[in-house]
Amino acid sequence: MTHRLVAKLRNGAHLTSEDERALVMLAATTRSVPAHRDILSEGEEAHWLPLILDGWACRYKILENGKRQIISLFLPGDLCEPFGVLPRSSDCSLSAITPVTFSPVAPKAIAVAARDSQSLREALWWDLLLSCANEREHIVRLGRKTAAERTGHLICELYTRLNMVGLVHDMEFELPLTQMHLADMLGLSTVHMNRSLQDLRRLGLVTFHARRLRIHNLKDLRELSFFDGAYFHNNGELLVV
Amino acid sequence: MTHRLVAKLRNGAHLTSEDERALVMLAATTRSVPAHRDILSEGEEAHWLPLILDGWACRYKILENGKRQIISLFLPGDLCEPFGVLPRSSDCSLSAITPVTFSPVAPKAIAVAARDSQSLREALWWDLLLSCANEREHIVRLGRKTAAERTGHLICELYTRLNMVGLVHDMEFELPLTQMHLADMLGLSTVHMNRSLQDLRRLGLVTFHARRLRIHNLKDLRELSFFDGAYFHNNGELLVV
DNA sequence: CGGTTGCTTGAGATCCATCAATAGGAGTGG
DNA sequence: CCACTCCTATTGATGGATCTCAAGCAACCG
Repeated sequence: MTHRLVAKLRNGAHLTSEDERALVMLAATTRSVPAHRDILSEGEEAHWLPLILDGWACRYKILENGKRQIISLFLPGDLCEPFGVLPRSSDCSLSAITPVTFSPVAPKAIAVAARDSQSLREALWWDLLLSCANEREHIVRLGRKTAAERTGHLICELYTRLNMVGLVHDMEFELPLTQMHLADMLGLSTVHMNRSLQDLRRLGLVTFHARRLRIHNLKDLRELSFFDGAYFHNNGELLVV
Repeated sequence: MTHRLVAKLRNGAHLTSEDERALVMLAATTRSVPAHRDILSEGEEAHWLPLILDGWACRYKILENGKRQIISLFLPGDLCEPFGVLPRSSDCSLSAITPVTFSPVAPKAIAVAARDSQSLREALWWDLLLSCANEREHIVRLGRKTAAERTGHLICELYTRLNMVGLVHDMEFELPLTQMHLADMLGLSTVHMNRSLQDLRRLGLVTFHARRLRIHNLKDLRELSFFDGAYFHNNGELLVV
């Protein structure tokens, strides 16, 4: 249970037991923040990389007219920045959605670990590519999909990502987002977000209640939302349980 | 003139003359593709990283319903993939918009160069962060901006990026995109793309004719489109000529 | 309890897509 | 040099998707 990051990396890379020990060491110290609190604020200089151990976080940006766009979601096991990054001022904020436990990882430490092990280095690059691929899918979602398609596609993505770290059981998982979060992620108003979720429910595809989301028909959901899953590069195929 | 990549990296990092020589060496061999030809197709396995020397390219994805979304644009001096990447199957296509000259860079070679020079490594990471930041801005653009705002914001971004590599003169630059390219980039129909450009022209902000774009009022254009430019991390400020 | 937050619904307005038609240019072949 | 054909840009008209405004309701919490 402890190390979601290890579980995630196993989906796309081969880790030696030393690699896994090194990763566990990197996450030795932990911090906690309550829900709705920023972990890193825009313009702030960070001296460490956040590794999410528990809870959900997001990166977002607020426009001068007050509109908010969530750029990416971070789940347990996610590194919130590229692993090789130098400290710098961040161009957007990182915020806890639920109460979050994370490790502040020293960039030096991870750089040394990556230098000393080729397999670990490859695993970290694979993870970085996966984050980039997720953001690219997000672009396609926002640019060329309808509200219902966006919603279905995001649910498929979250299902796949949570599955990689063992957080899906019986096609059901914890989804601690309000409809406002979903709307700000998918570029919709909360009103229309609500109606899009109803559409998916009326089609018998998903139900979402009391912070839990259940997928009733993954195949149709994927077809409706043009979700491919190949971009996960996890040895070729989408993980299903 | 020859090495746009060097010019670009100088905006955010410090290169030694050895670093610059190493970069020039990496780009020793070149290839050319005509306009509208794929450089890398979806699913194909690449054994090298494309470095654009001349011309414009883009990464795009086509949905099953035929809609196309352009995910990112690549200008002279741009590396089209993260520099530390292992060969893998690409999840989207890379296509030449104009005739393109590029260097197929061996991942090994760039890894060795990055390992041997800290300053070069930092420069390459800075470049990677910049690409990621551009994609994040693209997400905000598509999710929370109107058609005219998107258009203005993209123009500001292209102005800044081209300026970094010396391709802007007198607030004017070559923009070899059709309105269909712009529409597929900005998630709009070609008809509405056309009207949005007219809006900007009517406001006296830009003119776009015969593949050349001229900015008449950068300040107002930036305000209209909420373009900040801080995400370029180029020593703090937007470069103006 | 009253206050807050999140969800839901209705009605009207707005932005943008789609359909359809025209016009200009660039290239091509006769 | 002309006729022809693409491709791109442009314009008008109409419809649809989504936003905004407004109100009501349920759950939670001090």
